[in-house]
Amino acid sequence: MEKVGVSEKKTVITVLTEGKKLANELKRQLHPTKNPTEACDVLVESILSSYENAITLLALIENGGFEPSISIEGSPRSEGSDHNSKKRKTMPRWSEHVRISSGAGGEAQLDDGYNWRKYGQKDILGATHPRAYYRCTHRNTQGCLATKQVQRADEDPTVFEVIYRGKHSCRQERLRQSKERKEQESLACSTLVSNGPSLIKTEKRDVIDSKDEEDLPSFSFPSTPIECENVEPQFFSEPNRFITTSYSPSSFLSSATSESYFSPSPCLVNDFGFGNSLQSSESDFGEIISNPTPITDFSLGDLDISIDEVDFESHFLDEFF
DNA sequence: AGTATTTGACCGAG
DNA sequence: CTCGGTCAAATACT
Repeated sequence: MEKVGVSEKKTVITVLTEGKKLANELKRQLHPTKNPTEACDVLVESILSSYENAITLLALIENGGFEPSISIEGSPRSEGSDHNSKKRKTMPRWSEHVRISSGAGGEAQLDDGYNWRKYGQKDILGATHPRAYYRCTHRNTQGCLATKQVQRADEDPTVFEVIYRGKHSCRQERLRQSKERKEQESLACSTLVSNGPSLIKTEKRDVIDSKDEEDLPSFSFPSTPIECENVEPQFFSEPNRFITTSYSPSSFLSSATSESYFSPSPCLVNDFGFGNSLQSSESDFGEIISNPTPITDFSLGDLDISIDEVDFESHFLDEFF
């Protein structure tokens, strides 16, 4: 395992960024005019995700920041924490407000389709309810860096604010995404429209932190929340959702000086609902349980794609770590 | 047995 | 110093 020169890594970042730009262009060409085939859509998303993962990892290395928790035994705390804080700053963040009405069964269903593992909880100053910290279950096995924070709103106990950080790069979740995407399209008509579901998601999406130069060329950072209109079509297949997007570029403008990396495209990790693992850590909504809606099985043509990505990832990791 | 959660300690940022 | 985020040992769960 040789060391990779700094300039080489920069070159790789540049190349990958360019490739990502092209893939985005392809995406734009495909979707507005006609309905591209599902496979094409998924393919493009996968390409973009691959680029983002690679760029993110390289950028973290470039900053001296990536600590692969994969198969690491006794990494000293003093080092790890430092890296993690650096990493945190560069991660895209966005939040959602999720409203739950404990319905007929007194049981609210919360599930965003991802496997989260709780790793901490803190009392937050000025907030009546503690904040819970979750990371992706596949962090150690697949190096997935996605995390989220969940905190109950002070006033309205039925509203939770969920702050997401980082995109899921784990294979399992990507499969789940494409599955759910299809599922939603069918379920949106049947379930959501007619019947009052036990889970009312008044969902708001704020991109707190992001860097997005090339994905949306005509897009300049607005200072006020805007409708998410030029991003992803599948957002609009969910009629009961209220989604707002806002960018606050300040944090990365100060920190990410040279390389461009990580365009968030938060829609890729579309449909974060709510934490499935939110179970009575602290009494409040103890009955909030994961209950992933059973899904009719679609045969997935994108399976191979995701697997390829995993191969790519492991090779990548082998190469650099 | 393995896996997930709890919870106080630890650490960096401000 | 305080505060927010994370770690990790102990504990609970399956």
